[in-house]
Amino acid sequence: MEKIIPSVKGTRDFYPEEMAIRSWLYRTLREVSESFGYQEYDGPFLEKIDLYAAKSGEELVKEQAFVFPDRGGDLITLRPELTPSLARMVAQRQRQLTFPLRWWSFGPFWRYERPQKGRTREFFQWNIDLIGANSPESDAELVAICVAFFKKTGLKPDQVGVFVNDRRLMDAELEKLGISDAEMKKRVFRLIDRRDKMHPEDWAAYSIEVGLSVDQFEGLKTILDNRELWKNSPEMQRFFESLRAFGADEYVHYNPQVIRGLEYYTGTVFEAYDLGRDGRAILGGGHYDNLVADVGGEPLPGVGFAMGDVMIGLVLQKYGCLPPLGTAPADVLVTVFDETLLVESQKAARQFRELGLRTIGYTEIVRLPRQLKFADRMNIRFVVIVGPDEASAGQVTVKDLAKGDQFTTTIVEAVETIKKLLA
RNA sequence: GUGGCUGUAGCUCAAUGGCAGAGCACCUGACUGUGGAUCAGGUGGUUGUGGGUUCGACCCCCAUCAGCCACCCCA
Repeated sequence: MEKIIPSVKGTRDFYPEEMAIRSWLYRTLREVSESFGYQEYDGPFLEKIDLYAAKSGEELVKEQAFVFPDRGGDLITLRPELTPSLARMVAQRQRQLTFPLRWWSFGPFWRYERPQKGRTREFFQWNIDLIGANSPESDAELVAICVAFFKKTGLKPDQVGVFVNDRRLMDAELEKLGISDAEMKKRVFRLIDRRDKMHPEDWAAYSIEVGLSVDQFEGLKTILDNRELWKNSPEMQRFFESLRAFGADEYVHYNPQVIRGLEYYTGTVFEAYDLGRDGRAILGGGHYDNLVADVGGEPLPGVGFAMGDVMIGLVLQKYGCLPPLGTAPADVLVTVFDETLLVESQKAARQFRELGLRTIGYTEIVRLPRQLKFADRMNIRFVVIVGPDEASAGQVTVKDLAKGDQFTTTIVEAVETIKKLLA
């Protein structure tokens, strides 16, 4: 056997089983997105590197993007995220579009990272944004969409949760501690982000490194341990009230430690987690003040989030929320009795198809047991046999592999019976 | 980018440095107009790749590639 050329590191082959899951996920995301009136869009998979130079984290482009020169010498990037493309698309038609804009997308992205559990180099991502909106209720809508997705897939509030915070609130609270310098705030946000990942002593040491006084450090801990902090924020109060109206509050929790790395978030920020012991982040998003800031154009606030297909796939599998696998490609298999009846079988298969049943006609002349075994393996429930007796009588024999019984009748009647049995 | 674990039949895995095996799957038959079950027989391997040590390497050493895991980062 020839040596098989291996696939590119961090990519996945989608065999029919996996493809069925991917399609199911796409369908589900579409249903959820469209139920809130969002429109599907997409950008190019290839972009010039300049698009990401200004925006995004520096690391995302420099360390994590697939970049290569095209034949003309331009540096081309396999898109590592969608937001910059979205910003351009919106900016280009800022005067023509009707705001607020509700857009969603599901497509492939690439990041040159070391593959591990829940992370590949080629992955799909659900992006959904509400652009040109600036209220806590808009923010709540996005969280509600996320919750609607959880509900639709059967994930329960004790399995997954959305944790919410507000950067404006945190800004105000840090001000109270005498932390007002912008650079300092950035470092403190980073410190907050690291809390759960470090030992308490190391984290305390890190706080000194960041430049916090002992009093400020104690104050910060008090803030981070206060699950009622949101009550200090009129926006958060409206947000949670709205969430109740959306019927999504069961899944949503306030958590002052949610900050998020991306710098462009300016208000509400949220992250969804698997609540299990080894739980990891499923999706993240938040409110931004100006989507098109770096592209020019009018200030345009909005809110959105992104969810990768790999992590959510693992979570859905873990909680048994994936659709059943091994679904049959056809309802009927029309077998070939022998060479002389091959054409009869093909004609029969065509009639089954025309009468609305998904039908495979066997195209090889092999022994009957083998064809039955094929049907069994493929999970095809009904096997049609056109033998000499049937052919001369203008009938077919239909065997129901699920029940084990069989009957002989005309094709029209057979189709009716099969449809009843499938219903 | 850093560290750890693992690579043996299509799959899941065995094999003190001394003949490379099992289960499942596959093929054939028992069963010439009927799948699953059972029984009998059979096919299947450059032990990831390249070096080294040794009389002898799946086993020990080095390198490399891949997968997994943890960091890092994030979705």
